[in-house]
Amino acid sequence: MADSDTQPSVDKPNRVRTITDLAKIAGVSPGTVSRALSGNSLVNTKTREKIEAIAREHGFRPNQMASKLRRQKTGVIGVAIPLGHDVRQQISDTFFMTLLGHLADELTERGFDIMLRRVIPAQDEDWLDRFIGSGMIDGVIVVGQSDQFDRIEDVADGYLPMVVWGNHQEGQRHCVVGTNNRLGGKLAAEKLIAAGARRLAFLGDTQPIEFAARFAGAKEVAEKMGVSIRALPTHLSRDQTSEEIAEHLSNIEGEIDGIFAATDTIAVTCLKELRDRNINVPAQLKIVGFDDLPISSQTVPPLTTVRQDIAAGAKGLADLLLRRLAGEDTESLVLPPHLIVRDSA
Amino acid sequence: MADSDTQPSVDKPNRVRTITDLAKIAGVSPGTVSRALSGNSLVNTKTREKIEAIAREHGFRPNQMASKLRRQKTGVIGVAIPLGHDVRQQISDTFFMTLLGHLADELTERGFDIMLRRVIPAQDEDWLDRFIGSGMIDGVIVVGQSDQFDRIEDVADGYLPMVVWGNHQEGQRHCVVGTNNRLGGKLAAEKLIAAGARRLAFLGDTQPIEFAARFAGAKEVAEKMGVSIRALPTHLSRDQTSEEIAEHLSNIEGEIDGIFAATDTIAVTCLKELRDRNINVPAQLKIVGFDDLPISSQTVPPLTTVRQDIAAGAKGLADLLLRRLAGEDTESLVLPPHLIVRDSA
DNA sequence: ATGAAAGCGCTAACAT
DNA sequence: ATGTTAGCGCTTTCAT
Repeated sequence: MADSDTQPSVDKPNRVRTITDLAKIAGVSPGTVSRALSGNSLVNTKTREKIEAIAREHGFRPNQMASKLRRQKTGVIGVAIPLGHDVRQQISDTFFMTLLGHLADELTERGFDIMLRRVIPAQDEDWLDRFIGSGMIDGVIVVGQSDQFDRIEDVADGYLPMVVWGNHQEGQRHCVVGTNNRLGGKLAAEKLIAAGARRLAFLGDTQPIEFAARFAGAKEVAEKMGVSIRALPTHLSRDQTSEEIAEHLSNIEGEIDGIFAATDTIAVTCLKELRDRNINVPAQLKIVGFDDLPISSQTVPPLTTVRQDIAAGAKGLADLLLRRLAGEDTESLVLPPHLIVRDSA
Repeated sequence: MADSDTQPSVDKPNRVRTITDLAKIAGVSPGTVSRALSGNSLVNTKTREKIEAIAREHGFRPNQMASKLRRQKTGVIGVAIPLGHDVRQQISDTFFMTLLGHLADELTERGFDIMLRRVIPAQDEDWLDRFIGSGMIDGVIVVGQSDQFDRIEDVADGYLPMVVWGNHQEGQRHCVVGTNNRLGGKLAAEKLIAAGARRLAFLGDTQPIEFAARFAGAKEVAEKMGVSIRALPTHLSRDQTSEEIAEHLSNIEGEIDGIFAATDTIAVTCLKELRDRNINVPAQLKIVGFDDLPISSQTVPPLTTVRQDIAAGAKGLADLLLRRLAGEDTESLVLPPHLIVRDSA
């Protein structure tokens, strides 16, 4: 008798999938539903409440894909982690993971979602263009320059909403957030020397520019102070590191009295190897790390290290990206490192 | 004279943004371009090459939003990390971050992107429905049940493509991947007892069901062997943990000779505190951890612990989710824990 | 305050 | 092998 479409409470209400379905039930137009649900414009309070009630009842959510397509905004920030040198390393590296965690906090707080993409540049030439051009993200944060400095530079000219975690080079074009690695390296070397070391070594890969800068800073101080310093290269995947460090230690037995480790992870492994050889830290050998990871205060002896403020870094990345999203061309942000003195030097 | 739209090589080629722009230039229809670019159907090789060339020349990428809207698939897996108990903890917790890293590897390899969402259930009642209903993801992996067991159960009935990392309960409805925590707890207690401990303590929060299960397993063994065991609760954020552990240690001085720590992170902190009090491990006090994080082999003494196979867990999560995406209703996957004997017990 | 209508850019029948 | 057409579900002028 009555119209069969307008019954509000059938046992199995036909699923409300679209804003149009809902509009039909509410007896209004799709436009009104859209407005009501986005809370945006001036919809009659009664109408809005009615629409909201129906939406709740049916568990309806507007399709984001359609919305984003129409509005040409995604509300998603891409986070790319390029694994340049060593495929196995960075994604499970504590430092990057911690940074990512903080980044997730910051961006979530600002209402953005995160699209995580692990990239292996060697296997995928134009990972960055593809990510940016995918139409799925409003902006991108690149975590770690790896060996992709040039590629990032290329993109930076034509694409504003990108911020990179990494090292700052004089005159670079992309916006970067990172610790002053060179200064950090200086701090480390100064501390080692002040503690009495005279024959230094830098333990770690010197290829990545962050690490290169740390080494350069240490070297500058060492040379100024008339102290020797050499590089003892390691790779980054954990399994190898132990052996490599062991080998280095055998080779330099007695020739070295101070080690500046490129990262705390390396320092911790080194500490373990030294212990196994009964070399006393800091009496026989002093050691300074970099990062100040949570473990570093728990080692034996507790590690003297150069602290990177990861939380501040994440906040900086998020802040700058949002400003760039708004059209501003921001400067890079270089954070000061802090020497944390514990017992290893 | 000639049509002014068809010039192939003007100096500043008007930006090719859509498949239709490209079609116009190539002198074909949008449909053909779509087919050519998706490499899918049988397009004339010449035509395809021409289209690909133009696309490359103009740096054109099809808009993903539009494509996904049309195809009703996103190629994105949502990864939700509920922070139930302690807002500051889990996202920077090494264990979860490592799992996330492996998950990123697995899903990327299978051609999916990851949408990361950090959720604080206390502040957002229906986080899970919202995530699923957002239309932005094809399926969801929930990393950690936290205190959201019931909410997850509710959703599981109506939503197939969901897999959860966590503990398996008899008769639960959602598909879970995780370590057999109870068995892990047994292993730990057995080891402590075999090493000579007779007065045990479980160090850690017993609220989260994973931890509760570990404790229950240990308790079962202890009772069977006529050995005492008590719980020493801690919270999860790192700053507090140290103090809490210190307090516990003061209180139980001499009353305890074996500690089963809920996680390696707790165990490492405990080891440090014990060292500060000159309590010898394992002579005076034995300790067993849980997880087998990378640090655990580097502590002094190296930590005896119950290993969770994180990589296998990540693979399991990805595998099961893909099968569910294909419509299959999969069983849960319970992974066996492994006792790793080092020097702390 | 609401409705009508025109797309956002792409894909997949259905034709040819 | 390619063109034509009709949407995917939403938002936003432009009317009223």
